[in-house]
Amino acid sequence: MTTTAQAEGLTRAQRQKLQLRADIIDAAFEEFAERGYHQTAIADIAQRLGIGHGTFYRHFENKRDILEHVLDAAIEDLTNALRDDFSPEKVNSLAEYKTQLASILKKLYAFAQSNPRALRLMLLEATSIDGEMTKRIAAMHAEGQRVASEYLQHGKRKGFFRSNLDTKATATAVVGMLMAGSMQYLFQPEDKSFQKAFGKAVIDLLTAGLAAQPAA
Amino acid sequence: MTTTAQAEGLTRAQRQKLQLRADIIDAAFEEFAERGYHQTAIADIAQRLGIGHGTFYRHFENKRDILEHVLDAAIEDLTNALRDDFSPEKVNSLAEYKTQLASILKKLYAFAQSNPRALRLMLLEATSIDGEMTKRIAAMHAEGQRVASEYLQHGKRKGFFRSNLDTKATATAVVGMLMAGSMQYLFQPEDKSFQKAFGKAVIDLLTAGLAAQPAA
Amino acid sequence: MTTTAQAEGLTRAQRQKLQLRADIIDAAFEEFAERGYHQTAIADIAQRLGIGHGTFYRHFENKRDILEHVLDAAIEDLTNALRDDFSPEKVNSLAEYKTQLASILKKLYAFAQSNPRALRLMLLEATSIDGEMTKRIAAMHAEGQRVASEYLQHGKRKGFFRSNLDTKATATAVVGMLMAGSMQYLFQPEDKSFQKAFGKAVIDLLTAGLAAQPAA
Amino acid sequence: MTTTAQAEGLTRAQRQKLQLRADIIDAAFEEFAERGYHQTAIADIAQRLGIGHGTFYRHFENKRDILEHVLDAAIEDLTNALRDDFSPEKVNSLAEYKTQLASILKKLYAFAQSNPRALRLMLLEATSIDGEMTKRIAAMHAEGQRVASEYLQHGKRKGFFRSNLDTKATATAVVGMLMAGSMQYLFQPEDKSFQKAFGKAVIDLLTAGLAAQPAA
DNA sequence: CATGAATGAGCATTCATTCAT
DNA sequence: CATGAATGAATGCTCATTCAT
Repeated sequence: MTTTAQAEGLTRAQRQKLQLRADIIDAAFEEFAERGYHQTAIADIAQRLGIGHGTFYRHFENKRDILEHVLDAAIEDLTNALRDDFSPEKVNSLAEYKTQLASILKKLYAFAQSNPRALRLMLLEATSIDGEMTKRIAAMHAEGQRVASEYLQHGKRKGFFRSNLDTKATATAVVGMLMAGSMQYLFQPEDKSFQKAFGKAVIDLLTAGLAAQPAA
Repeated sequence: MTTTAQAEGLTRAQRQKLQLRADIIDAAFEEFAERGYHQTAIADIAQRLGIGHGTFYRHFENKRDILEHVLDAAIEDLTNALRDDFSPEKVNSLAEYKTQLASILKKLYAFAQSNPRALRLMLLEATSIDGEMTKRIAAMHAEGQRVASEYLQHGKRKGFFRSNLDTKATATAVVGMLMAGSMQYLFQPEDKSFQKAFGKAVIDLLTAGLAAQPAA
Repeated sequence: MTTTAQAEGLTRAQRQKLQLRADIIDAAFEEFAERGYHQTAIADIAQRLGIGHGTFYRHFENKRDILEHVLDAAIEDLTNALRDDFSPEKVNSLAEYKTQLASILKKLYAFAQSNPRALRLMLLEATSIDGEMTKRIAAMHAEGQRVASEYLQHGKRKGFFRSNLDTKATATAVVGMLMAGSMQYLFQPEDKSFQKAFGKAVIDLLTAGLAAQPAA
Repeated sequence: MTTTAQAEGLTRAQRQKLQLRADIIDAAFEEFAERGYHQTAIADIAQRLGIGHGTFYRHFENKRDILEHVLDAAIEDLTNALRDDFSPEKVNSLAEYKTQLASILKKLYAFAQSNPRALRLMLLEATSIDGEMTKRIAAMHAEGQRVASEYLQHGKRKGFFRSNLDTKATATAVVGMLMAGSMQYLFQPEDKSFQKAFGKAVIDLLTAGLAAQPAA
């Protein structure tokens, strides 16, 4: 998590406060991911940090509030991890798309490795808190689909993707593949060979499945 | 749900008992899907049936226990809904695969329409109960992947799928697509046009993406 | 308190339930009067009865709820204690009014002696819970004033009270006297001679203060 | 409130400190009267003044302590508002008593109008803090009764009040009337016509009720 | 000396589970 | 065998008070 406070013209006290806030988010993140939201008591979070549990409430409204912040942080981390690569317009051929896709998969894989808890939170935990939270997850999916569809639209426009491609629906399918791969990582984090194979399989499936028909 | 008791050589009392048991599962299923597992009290389930909540404990060990049974029932329903179509060995060409895939998608869609709660339970709710439950979900995914990979292996053997196909990894991707579509259905159940488009997109993506290279 | 359950065509369980409910009201009443509402924890009430504190919540919504019931019971008790004597229309002369007043004072005194806690609750405790509760107390005062004013109106009509009597305003003053006497009882319950003197003083003050001018 | 510090030969710092102390009392007074003692947090008081809530503890021992001071100030204000008129020995006839009484009622009314919060604190709020505080309220009542009884004793001695007057008991009744009127003001501050009528009713009741028997 | 961050005792409330009827 | 009354562990949250800065 990149919740470390950016010290900028702040008093020491302010910096400490921000740091503690960030620490609480981190601790909550760990607890939520490890034990699950409902199984985690505020006291658990506080204890992990060695602070009084009243202190928690100086920084966050309530238990639900911090989940929001934890999830925000997780989503932000994921976004940051992938952002650099989101440049559909730079892709000019199927081969370039393949490279781009490989890069994204690599970044996602790196993120999963360094941040499996964020994945767990987003894929498994956050879906069952309440309607509002489920909507956030839906929005996250939607955002992923939006990005994916931009690639697809671009490729279609450029002509290296099928002209009959339904970009929106296909984007959903693409995001689903990535979700499935991420889940698989969570379920079997040790199976490196699968992880490698999965990346390749996705690339193959997409390049073949999206490609414009050979001139034939 | 197909939890109706199969009455066979049972006393009336035994049949009644089985029926009540099935009713409890149904009621729990409704409540869990509507309000979520953690938000549902045993008393809610009992009240929905008009029975005393002590009665619940004559049929199920505890709250966790019934979730298990509810999920089992849901998975069984899903399996039943799709089972007829699982016959990879009957597929002999890409065209037949396409037909088969369309049929599966149709069945899955019908299931989603008639049983969105089961979907919700499996995709959103059950992932955040505890480790054991998460394993069950993982196993469910695994089973889906196994079935999918059988199709892929068969097609590869028969030669109408790519020879370089990684059947296991690709199966994961395929199941991911279906998951994504199902989730999308939960998030936007009214968007019929998307649902139709999604089915088509998956079929197109897979037939193109899996097909053996044209002789060319 | 007269909260004992009236057993009538009830199952034993129902009677027990009503009895426990009444017991909880009594216990809460004792605690509230002794320690004050805010200083009383639900656990105190439960402990006094030797029941689990969860049991409390099977009978009352929340802490506020029982205060309501406790106060209702107290007001009902007071009303019952005084009701017999409320018959303004039977009073036909100043002498009869004097007798009637003496009777009311005696009943009030008896109530204070047998039920000082109810007095404490109404006069001291309930005024500082919240606006809604204060309104109830105001309504109680209003009711007392209404009754008092009926006597005054009747006496005025009959001609044994001053014709220039402002019945409403005077009723407020009369109720104030009784309040003051009741409070004094709470503050100095042992001072019997004062209590006696107070009754006499009120009677003297009112008979002289309300009487129609002697023909003179 | 007249809690403004009397600056006399004090350093600026000392004066400031006294001023802050007085401000805290005022703020606490407002909060206690508006929200009630138990519903008021120290932080509320501090926030109202724009000071840190730690600062509060440099001026007062604890929450209970300031209530004491707030109440003292309120009682002092009430005393000041009425003091000028407390001169029983100057009253030499029933007519003069009537005038005097009218004056006191007017002053009390003015106090109620300018300081309803003080009334609320004394009549409604302070009675339910704890035994010690209730004693203070009792003492306040006693003081009012003492003053009232002085008038009564004086009038009795002078001969314009009944010779059989129980001055102590009657004083309690008199104070009760004033309490009732004050409460009524709190409950219905807008009903000016009642307020006027109430004053008149009290005067009529007392002059008639206390007067020595006409020469008859 | 003012501040406000930290603290933890304290309390209301919920609910899974037990068991006497 | 169904029932629902009783239970108390568990937990979110508040706020008076302390004390390092």
